[in-house]
Amino acid sequence: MQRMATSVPASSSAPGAAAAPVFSPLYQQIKALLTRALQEGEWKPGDLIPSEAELASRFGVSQGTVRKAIDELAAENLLIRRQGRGTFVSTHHEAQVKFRFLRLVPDTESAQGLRMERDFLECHRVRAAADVVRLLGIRAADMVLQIRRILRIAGEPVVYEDIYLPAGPFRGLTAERLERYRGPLYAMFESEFGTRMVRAEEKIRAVNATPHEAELLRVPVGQALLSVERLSFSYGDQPVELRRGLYSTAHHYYRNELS
Amino acid sequence: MQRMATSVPASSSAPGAAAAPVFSPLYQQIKALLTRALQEGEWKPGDLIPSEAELASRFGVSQGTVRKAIDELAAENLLIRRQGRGTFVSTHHEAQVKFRFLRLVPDTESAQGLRMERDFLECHRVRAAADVVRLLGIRAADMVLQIRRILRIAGEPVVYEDIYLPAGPFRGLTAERLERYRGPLYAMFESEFGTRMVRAEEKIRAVNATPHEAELLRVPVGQALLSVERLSFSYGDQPVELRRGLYSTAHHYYRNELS
DNA sequence: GAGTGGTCTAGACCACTCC
DNA sequence: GAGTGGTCTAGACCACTCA
Repeated sequence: MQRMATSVPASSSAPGAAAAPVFSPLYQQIKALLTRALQEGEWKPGDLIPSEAELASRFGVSQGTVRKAIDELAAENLLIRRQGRGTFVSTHHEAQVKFRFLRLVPDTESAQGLRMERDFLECHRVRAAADVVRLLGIRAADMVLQIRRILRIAGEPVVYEDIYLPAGPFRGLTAERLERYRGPLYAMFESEFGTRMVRAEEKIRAVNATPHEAELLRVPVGQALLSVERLSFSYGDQPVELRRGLYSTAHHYYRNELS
Repeated sequence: MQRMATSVPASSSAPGAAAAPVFSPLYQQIKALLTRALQEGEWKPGDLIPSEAELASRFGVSQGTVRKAIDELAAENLLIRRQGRGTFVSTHHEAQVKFRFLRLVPDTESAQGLRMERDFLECHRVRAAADVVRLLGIRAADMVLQIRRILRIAGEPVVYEDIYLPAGPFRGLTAERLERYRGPLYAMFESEFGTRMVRAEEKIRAVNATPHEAELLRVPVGQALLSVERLSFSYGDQPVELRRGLYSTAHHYYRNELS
């Protein structure tokens, strides 16, 4: 494997513009190859990937170079290293990382044994609205699946979500299948539709509950609720899901770490 | 430098319990030494630290080992590497990372040139309430500085904050000094009180504005607001600041990345 | 005991910054 | 050109898992 150019040298006539990188390090090329293999399903979520030594000989580089590529993919939660066992493709099915994207935490530690129940209210095929089209990067005339559901924790409704998925990749997803499936939605998307959510961006606001929302979450009209708009991405930064959630923060809070 | 034990071997009589690590890698020991040097002020924020080669010979390890230690400190934003120049102690004074902990983003890109103005309403020395004592890890009878302020963006009040600091380390902090200082509070804490905020935890809820809060933020009574409780830590995971903020999310949102 | 990832080393060369 | 961090290599040994 040879070091290679990733882009032409930056024009030197644009003062102040950042110079484009001309060379990409070997380990970045390996990382890109591994990412593509993941994207194309060569290794499925939960699978053991080849050992570092084997990948090194396959790509014709040293083990250290493969190692650095895998290090970055592991830091991005695409792979998981397990000493003595090997490196695995990350999955939403593991107990530790279930609900990895849900940052709600109960106020009382006693409520940690979270029984989460789900009520699916709707699952329709609809024409995508303009903002959904824009955020999901689909065509204006495309159809999307719209799912509405409520999450209850210890019997109390805590989250109301409005979920949009491109109809194509999720063909065959019905209310009945949603009801039947046990486990997180992202685990289902992964094993039944081959779409793995890798990262997400959230925009959070505070909003007053409308009468309809108040009824669903069993709070007074006007009650302040967290509005969480989440755009989730699959491999290669492709947006795949838009989720608009309302969180009742009477007995839970949204936890975030800054560094 | 020798590899050394960090704890006794785990009792083998507790099945299911995670085995305590017996050895700590060399690079972790180096990392701890570097962290201590930062904590004790051997290198101040903004300073250039010794080169990898020099640190390697000082500690009697290879450059690669020092490198790995610095890599982790850089990932935690304690150090900043600059190719060709050296490795620097991270600071809140740099243009890029100003307001690193404030996740509010304006809805309209046109408002990016954010003129942020601050009104300091109060700065008192008070006896710490029970919850402040617990969160800051101070003694029950200790005094704290309580600062109240409002942040205005483009003239509009957007954030109301209630800040608690241990009185000891921040002796001499007055309303007048707050007014006079240009730049982020954390930059001031760093250069004038030798306390650098390294990471923080936030608990986010939605609350309805009280009449007093509504007046301060110029919103209707009952308006939904983001309540952001932030606990900030200095080197060595020491809690140093408690901040209770109310964010008006009419024209801004709280941005978060999940991975 | 075989195989895996984790650590550590020593040395070479490259890219970048500054004088 | 000197000095810095960044990449890449090859090899040794360690810690862990599993059969």
